Amino acid sequence: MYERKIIPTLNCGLDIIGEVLFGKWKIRLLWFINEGHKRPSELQRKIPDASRRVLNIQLNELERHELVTRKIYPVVPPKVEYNLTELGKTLIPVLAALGQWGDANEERLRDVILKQLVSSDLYDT
Amino acid sequence: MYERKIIPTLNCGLDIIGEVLFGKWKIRLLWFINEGHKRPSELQRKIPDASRRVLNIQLNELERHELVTRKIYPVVPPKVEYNLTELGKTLIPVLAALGQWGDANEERLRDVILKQLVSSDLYDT
DNA sequence: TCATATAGGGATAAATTATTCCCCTATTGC
DNA sequence: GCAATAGGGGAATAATTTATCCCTATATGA
Repeated sequence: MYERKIIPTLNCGLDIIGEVLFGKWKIRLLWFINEGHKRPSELQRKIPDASRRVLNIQLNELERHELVTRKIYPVVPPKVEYNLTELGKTLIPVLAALGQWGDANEERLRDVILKQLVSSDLYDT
Repeated sequence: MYERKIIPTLNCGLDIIGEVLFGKWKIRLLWFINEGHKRPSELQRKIPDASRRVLNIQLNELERHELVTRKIYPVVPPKVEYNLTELGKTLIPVLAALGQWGDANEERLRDVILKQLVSSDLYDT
């Protein structure tokens, strides 16, 4: 496992939440698990842009941060289920607020975000 | 400027907010600007762990995303002031909710976060 | 004259994150 | 036997983000 060289400062709540929620897919993982998509394969289907590998890694981190639990069923083929912990559940309203803000400003922001991404050459068509 | 090779999907509000709030210091920048620390040098003093360079870069991004405005006073030595836009202001309650969640769970999370950061070798002392 | 404050950008190195590819387990169905 | 399924991890590499270092400009004060 990769070992960090720069230790983050964790002075305030905002620092903490940064550590816990950063990672490209974590918010979505929590969200979908909360919606009932608990198995890794389901989550992969819900988030097809992410590779299987990263989802695993980020799920592991969420587990270490005690936001989700991982239950392994001793069956073949294997079955695994992720669930939100009590702590994880308390995060859902906050994520909902984030999502609502994003939804409310979706069109406007999609434009400015893409404008800075796409190279200007590709504009005139 | 660095040009992205992988274009993110922006399907839902959570994707959008991910793009807008990612960046190690962005949440804190917005927060401190809202608190009235508007000049770059003030912000640098409030966030000493970040290099001057990244703060500039992330402030530029916040400006492009229309969350802050940048006002330049034609004086010497130069004076610049950042302010939240109307859109930026609507984000503050959401950030407050994030911060509160982080504050409420600070001790517990600081432990699990650091536990996974510090290499196990350094543990037994 | 020289250091300081103020704002910012370029180039490059380092750190971090994410992607790709490949391998392993064991059972069921063909 | 072979493919598919379901979950997972190692290694190497690509992509992205941060950090470092250095340079510009001007007025002020020592």
